[in-house]
Amino acid sequence: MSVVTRFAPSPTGYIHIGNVRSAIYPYLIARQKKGKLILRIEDTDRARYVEGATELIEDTLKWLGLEWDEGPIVGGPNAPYFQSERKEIYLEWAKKLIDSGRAYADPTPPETIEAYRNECTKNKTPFLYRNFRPENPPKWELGMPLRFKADPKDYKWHDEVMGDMHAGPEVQDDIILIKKDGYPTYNFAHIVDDAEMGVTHVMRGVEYLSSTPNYLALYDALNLPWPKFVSLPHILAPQGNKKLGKRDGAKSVTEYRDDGILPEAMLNYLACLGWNDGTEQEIYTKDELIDSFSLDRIQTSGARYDEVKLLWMNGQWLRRIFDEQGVGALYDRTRDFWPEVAANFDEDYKKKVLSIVYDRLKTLSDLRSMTDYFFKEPEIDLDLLTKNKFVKKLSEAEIESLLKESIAALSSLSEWDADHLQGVLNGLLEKTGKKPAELFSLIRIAISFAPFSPALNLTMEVLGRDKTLSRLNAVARAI
RNA sequence: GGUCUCGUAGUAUAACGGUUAGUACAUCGGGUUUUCAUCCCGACAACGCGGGUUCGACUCCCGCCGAGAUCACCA
Repeated sequence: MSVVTRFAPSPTGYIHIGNVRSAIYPYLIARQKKGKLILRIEDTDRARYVEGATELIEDTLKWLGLEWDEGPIVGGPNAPYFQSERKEIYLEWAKKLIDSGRAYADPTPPETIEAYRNECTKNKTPFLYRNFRPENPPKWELGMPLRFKADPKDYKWHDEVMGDMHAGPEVQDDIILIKKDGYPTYNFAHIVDDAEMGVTHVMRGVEYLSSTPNYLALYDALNLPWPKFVSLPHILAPQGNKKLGKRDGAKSVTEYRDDGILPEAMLNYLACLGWNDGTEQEIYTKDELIDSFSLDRIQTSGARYDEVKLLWMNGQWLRRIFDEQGVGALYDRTRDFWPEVAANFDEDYKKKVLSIVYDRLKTLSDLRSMTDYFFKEPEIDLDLLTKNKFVKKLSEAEIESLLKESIAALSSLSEWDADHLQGVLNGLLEKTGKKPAELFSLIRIAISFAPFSPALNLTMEVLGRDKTLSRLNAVARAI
């Protein structure tokens, strides 16, 4: 039997790191088993519907490289993929239940139900609607809530992550199938859709674990086979033990994209949060994840989201792309991340800059703050010089003469490249008798006025003879 | 309150009855002719508690404690 998984978000806003994992795992398992991933939009709650949310979801999935085989945009044999467009289908299935006596119209006003519920909480007993089931419900018609008629019993089932499960009758109730507004509830719609679409693995957050017995009863009443259940533990917020949500400031996945996180790193980090293959590998490509992923190694407990590790992983990916695919490949990812002043510089120059700064980037957006001085004349800030822990050991006169000697030596250099520059630098060291820390700090600051920068010879090579010398001269004059 | 789930260093995890409890991030120290970073080396740091079972328990069983989920005409 071929595997069909699905990601079924409701369009109520952006996707954040707390909930993308329920897209990643279904994707991985679908690809590994050469099956299908369906994207289905669960938009039956009109009150919570957010305009544009579907597009946001699609963007997120595309950015992460999680292509879906059926769903919005791509279509498929089970269209439509928006639940709001499938009302007739749910009605048809609901009729079967009514005909077999397993569903009935609920005439109880919400206030009355609320009163029942309050009474139960007061008595510290669980509230079960079926205990208040009306004896002679009216004939159901659109505009009334339709309830399932539960036939509570013991259920045993297997969860691919949590293991063997069982539940007694006490958790099964007459759940609402169709709401007053004619839309189905999640509880009913997802079962119908999963069955119609041939979904084999129902993968979702653990919060659905406790309602599974109700679903089981529904599958049975509908004469449908049970799919495989896969409960995904929560991702926990950095503080506390609650699942990560928007309230905790969970950023949208696309926000990370805009902050310069690579999709490879994001996917890698998220996939490995709460899952591992038993080896000590940390960095996985998408293909490697597809190969080694397995449901039974998904963690059963929640995992805390750790942005620091994400950042580390992003750095690993940045370097990996540079090392394996070259500057060009990394440069292609950086287009939106250069400082504004870089706009007028050509690609070649920016590639050179990139190739000497890339190994100190944590995110692509670090480029903005780290590379200014390659594109505009730095403001001379003598404090930076005099307060530097090495340069401050030198007197003003020494600084002036060191600068002059450096200018003289560099001016006469014919081959302006990293190797020859290093040669000059070494000669200067010997001639002046200064420590590298003193001389190099001085020159470094004089040409960049940045808190840190790449190796001196590389910086000078990229900057070029003219800029290097004119900056040194400017500082010499300013002293 | 009922039901269910979970519990290894600060964090993410390995171990599937016998190891000095491994790895990664973080932290701290050191090295690579300046800085920042990379890279390399090193250090610190964990089996929630209590009972069993066993020659031997992180691993199996029970109890406790702690944390979480759920009990909507939300998904």
